[in-house]
Amino acid sequence: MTFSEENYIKAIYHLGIGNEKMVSTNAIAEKMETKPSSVTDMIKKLSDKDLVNYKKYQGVSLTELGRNKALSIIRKHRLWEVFLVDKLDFQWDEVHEVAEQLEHIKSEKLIDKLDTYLGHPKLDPHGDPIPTKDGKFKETVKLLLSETPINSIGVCIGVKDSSATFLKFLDKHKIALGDMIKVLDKEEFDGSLHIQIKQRNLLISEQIAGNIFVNLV
Amino acid sequence: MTFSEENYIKAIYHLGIGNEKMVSTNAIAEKMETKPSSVTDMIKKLSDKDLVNYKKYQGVSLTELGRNKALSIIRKHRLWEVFLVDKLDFQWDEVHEVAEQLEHIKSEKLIDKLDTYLGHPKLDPHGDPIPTKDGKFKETVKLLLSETPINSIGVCIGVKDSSATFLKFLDKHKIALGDMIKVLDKEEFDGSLHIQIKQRNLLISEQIAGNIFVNLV
DNA sequence: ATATTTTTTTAGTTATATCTAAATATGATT
DNA sequence: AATCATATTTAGATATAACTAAAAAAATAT
Repeated sequence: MTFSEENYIKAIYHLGIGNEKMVSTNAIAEKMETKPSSVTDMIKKLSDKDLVNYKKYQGVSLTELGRNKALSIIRKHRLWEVFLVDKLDFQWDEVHEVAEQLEHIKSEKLIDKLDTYLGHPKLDPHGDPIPTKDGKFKETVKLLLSETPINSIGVCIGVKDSSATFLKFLDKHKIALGDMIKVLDKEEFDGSLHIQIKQRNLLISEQIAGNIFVNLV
Repeated sequence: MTFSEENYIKAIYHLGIGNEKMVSTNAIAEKMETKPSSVTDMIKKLSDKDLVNYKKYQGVSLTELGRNKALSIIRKHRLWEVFLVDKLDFQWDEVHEVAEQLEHIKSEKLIDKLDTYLGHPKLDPHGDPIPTKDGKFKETVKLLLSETPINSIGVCIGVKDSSATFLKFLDKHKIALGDMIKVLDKEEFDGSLHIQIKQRNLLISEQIAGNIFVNLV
């Protein structure tokens, strides 16, 4: 598979949210930042290779083979993201572009060893689940801390606002990626949240809570 | 620069041993496993981009710009090799193919951080020097242990025979990559070498010594 | 039900990187 | 110096992946 084919398969996967949903030519064109006519050409090739189901004017969906390929690429992408953040000290918001390139490296041994080296992570730095080698992964519920029900516990998996100011705020209050956060109470008055993090109790504004993503556990 | 252009620049560098030596079209074709006519086409493009000096029928050499590009690619290749061996536990002889892909990843930040992460290594797993960011590197004298003069000291940087049997032998006698080896004496009779390694004295056959590469220090 | 708009496809073109076959230049041999 | 062999280049063709412009199908509106 060429880089281009892999990128199309990935785009179709994301647009169809994995399942068998039909994806339109225009939607793919927009996502790939290309023209619909180019998409039609590529779809035909992918169809010849049995990676997508295609009937003229009816949109496309991934075949079983296509879905597996997509998951394999997504696995690689997310493992590399973990590597960049955990080992090379990249910021969460800097990794995407580089991972877009690394995901196309072809070596099963490499990705197996990388997975082991990273300790078989389940989530990438943005809190998205990493498929296993055989294409399975736990769908997680990712939501904003401000939307998290009282008494539930979430793992901090990312931010919406990644400005230096906000990151500095988080650093100051020792809120970091991977931290367990329990929502204790919500103020009626202004939506402020009482949270528990690392045995500490903290009161944060609704605006702060609205910029922190968590995975429910 | 495309992958293909980068591979040509690298091939020309290696064939010209870095310096201004003229490299023939046929030599490049052989190294790249392609046809001379394809090489001519590519050379013209590289010449237009000021990466090579080219006069019809006279061969090519790298320009200053081309040389810098070549060194940058080689730097990336060798740093990735170190990563694969040191961090991911690849064998010395398994890394080349994967590094051939990784060397084309475009991100200066990535390679800087990788370099730091690896501790700014000077040599790759095969004992070849890693150029610095500004394109400088120490040329080292790489030779077989069997050819190393008496009383000189070398760092073990690779093996000629990478069979399981031989690697097992090295393991058993605790001879590893990076070890300092001093040649104490050579037996007239059969060429056996008395060596000193990690405060231990060892007698190894000429055949063993002929399969270990060292860098003189 | 027909007309209009939108979506999708087809047909023809371009750029990259390759190839084969033919032509031309260089270097070696007589 | 002319001939031959080798090396190199040119010309023309192919596959990939993109594009534009025009045609055709589907969806929407009148």
